[in-house]
Order: sequence, then structure tokens, then C-alpha cells
Amino acid sequence: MKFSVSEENYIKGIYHLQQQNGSANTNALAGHLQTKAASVTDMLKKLSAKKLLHYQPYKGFALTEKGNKAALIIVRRHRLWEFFLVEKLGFDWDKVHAIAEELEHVGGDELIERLGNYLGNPLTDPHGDPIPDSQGRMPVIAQVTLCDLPLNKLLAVSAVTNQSPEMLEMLNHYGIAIGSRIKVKKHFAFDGSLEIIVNKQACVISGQAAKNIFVHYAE
Amino acid sequence: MKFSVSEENYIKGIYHLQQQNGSANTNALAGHLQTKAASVTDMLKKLSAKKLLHYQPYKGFALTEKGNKAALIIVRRHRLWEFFLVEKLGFDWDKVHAIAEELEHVGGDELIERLGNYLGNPLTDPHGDPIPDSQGRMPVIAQVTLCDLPLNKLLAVSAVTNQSPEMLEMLNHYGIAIGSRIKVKKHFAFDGSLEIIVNKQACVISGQAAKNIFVHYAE
DNA sequence: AATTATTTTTAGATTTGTCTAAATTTTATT
DNA sequence: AATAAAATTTAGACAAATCTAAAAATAATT
Repeated sequence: MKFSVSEENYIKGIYHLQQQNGSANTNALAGHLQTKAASVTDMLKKLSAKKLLHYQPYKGFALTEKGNKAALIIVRRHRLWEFFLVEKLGFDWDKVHAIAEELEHVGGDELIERLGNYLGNPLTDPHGDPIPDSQGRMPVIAQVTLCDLPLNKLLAVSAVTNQSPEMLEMLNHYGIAIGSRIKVKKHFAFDGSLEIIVNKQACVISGQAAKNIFVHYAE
Repeated sequence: MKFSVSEENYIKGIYHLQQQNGSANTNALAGHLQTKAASVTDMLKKLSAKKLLHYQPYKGFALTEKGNKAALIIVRRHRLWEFFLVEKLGFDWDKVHAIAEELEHVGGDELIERLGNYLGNPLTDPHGDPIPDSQGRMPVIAQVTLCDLPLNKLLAVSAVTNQSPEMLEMLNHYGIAIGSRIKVKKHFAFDGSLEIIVNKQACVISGQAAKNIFVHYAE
């Protein structure tokens, strides 16, 4: 089934809110999509009529099986294009979101299948987020945060969940990106902050920041 | 200046009609864009207000300098994406038009500059059509048709101007594509038809078809 | 439990791009 | 030159997606 650009944006927005908070609501979705609550309600009715949403006025809504599948396909398109923009065109990984947001609505299945093959069907995008396969299945990737791991082992950053401008600015300042090599030198039990080594430089990051930095063993 | 998808399609449509026939008119443009004459008139007013068109009601219209520049930038985006789809994703050259039609409206200048560099800033697209540079300048490519060249020289197809489904079907049947090697064996003065060798097979094509097949010396 | 505050939905207007049908202008033909 | 034909434009309607302002339902507070 083929959806409008607007419908796809709502489907994806609902999906992300459900992932983040367990559920979505009208106001949060309006905030996420930079639109107004009334517009959201209109679209909820449309998506509900297309069986993409379970929706009961005033009570709430959630993606149906069909809606979830549709969302995963859109997420796949978005992340493959992000991969392309970074790996092939050389964009910085923190500047590709807006462009991928447009590219994700273009063309049909054949384009995305060919793009996936061309890129080697990567499992994660440049932010470290997993890329669903053509059936909408998410690859299972062990996600462990910096906090959870033993000291002095060589780790590589695989994902950053909080992608607020503030967070990205901080990461940029310390030179932390996907693939960066990190060693945890010390763990302060008092506030959860960590002393780490990145790019051969020692620095301290808060427990709050560390919770959003996912890593895997490197080398 | 940033234009809507619809505006860009009209600008490009006018450009192509002007190239093909020397000028464009309301009905022809409606046909070209698969829309109605009334819709065309509406858009002409909008483009005229944006100084992209010289437009006098009932008398006619033509792109301004500014409109022409805008058209060439859109043509550049279209043809670079076509090149990408064929060279990198392995699409057949006669199947990429519709997808490029969507991709050409995505993103801003940086995306296209990076795409161009990534592709090696090619001078022609997979149909052999020239690709304007980032300033909208068309590369000058010697365009000679099959009819104009001496017998028994090895030629390579560089472009096909008539891209109707019928023409493409015929080319496909004979196995003629951009880059195909051709030798002209005989030129019948009576009706302009040509006996040629393609893919080691002799065949005869009409003078009408030959006029739309551009070639350059090969090897 | 009653009242206030928040969230969500409805009703009606707006914008962009499109359409049909009728009116107007230009072009062609007798 | 008058009339018919073709091309173009206007007027008004429509669909998708949005908005504001007001109404309705739910949740929170006293």
C-alpha cells in the first residue's frame, strides 16, 4: 500500500514515540511533528480508517500490526539513506537527518532494495541505530551503555540515543562519534559519572550522558 | 530561491518544450505535464509573479533568464540522479526516469554538489543527455546523428533524443543503447534508411529513427 | 463530589494545486 | 469581413493538509 508523505511522517512519528515512551498521545505527537493537536486528530482518523491505527476518540491510539510494519519500512528507508549520505557522499553524521527525511518518501520497493544491496545491507545507520530488513524485521543488536561495562576494556561507540542538539554538541566537543574508541578508567559511585579516555585524552562525563551512549567491545 | 515540487515540474516542462519546439504554449504544456490547460494558466501566473516567466495573457510565455537558470539546475539534479540509479544501483537506463523525477526535488545545493563529486561530475546522463554544471552551464558536446557520418567507421551511440515508449521499444529490440558500437554499412538515398551493424548483427533502420540517434567516433 | 485544569476533538476557515464548465481572445476558414 | 474553430483564461468548486477558536471529554485538585 502506498501512503502520502504526510501519512508516512505521522506513522513514523507515532512509531518513534511508542518506542521512546511506550505509548503516544495527541499533544506529544503534535510537538514531535511540529504541528497542532487539531491536525493530529484529523490524521489519526485517516490512519485509523486505513487500519494502521487502533484509535478510540479521547482514549488513545497505537499502531496496529499493519501500522507497525509500515513504520519499520519507512525507518528502513530513512536509515539506508542516512548511511548512503555519510558513507558515500561524505556528509557529517549529525547533518544527514533532514535530507534523509525527504529521501525516505521517494520511489518504491525496488529502489530501496537496490540501495540496500549497493550499501551492503548494513545493520546499523551512522548513528548506530539498527536498520530493519525488507520485511521490517529489526536486527537484534546487543545494546549496552557505557555504565554497564568493566573498566579498562577497549570499547567502540555503537549508538547514541539522545540526539538533542545539546547532546550532539557535547559529543562533538569531546570528539565522540559512532565508532570512537573509548576506555572507561573510573566509575564514581557517588553520582554515576565516568572518567574515560577518548582520542587519547582523559575526560569526565556525567552518568546521565553515559546512559545514552551505547558501546560494544572493540578490536 | 526555493520552489515547490509543482513549480519545479512546470519550470522543467517549459524548458523541455522550448528546447524541443523553440517555444511552449498552454495546451502543449498541459499535455506534457498530464494536467489541464486551466491548471497551467494558474501556474503561469504564479511563475510570472516570481519573475521566472515572461507572460502576457493569450499571447504566450517564455522562461526569463532567471527561469532558464532554475530549469537548468533542475535538469542537472534529474540527470545526476539518473546517472546514479544506472551506474551505482544497476537500474536499466530506460527505467530510471520516474524515480529521478522524484529525487530531483529533494534537498538543497550541498546534496547535489556532493552527489556530483561522488559520481565524478559526469558530462552526460545514461541517455547521453548533457548534464549542466552547478552554475547551470551545459557542456558542449558534439552531437552528430547516424545519418551524417561516413560508412564503415566504428561509432558509439551517445544520445537518443526521441524517448517515446515506441522508440525505446525499437531500440531495445535491436539491442541499441548508449555506448553501443555501430557501423553504418549502407545509406539508401531513396528514403534515407540505413543498413547498420549492431552487436555483430546487420539490421535496417529508417531515416526517421536515425535522425534521433546521436553518435561519436569510437575507439 | 465539585471545580479547575489539561487534553482532545469538532467546526469552520485557509492554502496549494487541481478540476469542470463557461467566457474570452486569437486564429483559421469560408 | 463574417463566422467557425481552436486556444486560452476566468469563475467557482474540490481535495488534502493545515490552522484557530470553541466545545467536549478526561484527569487532577481542592
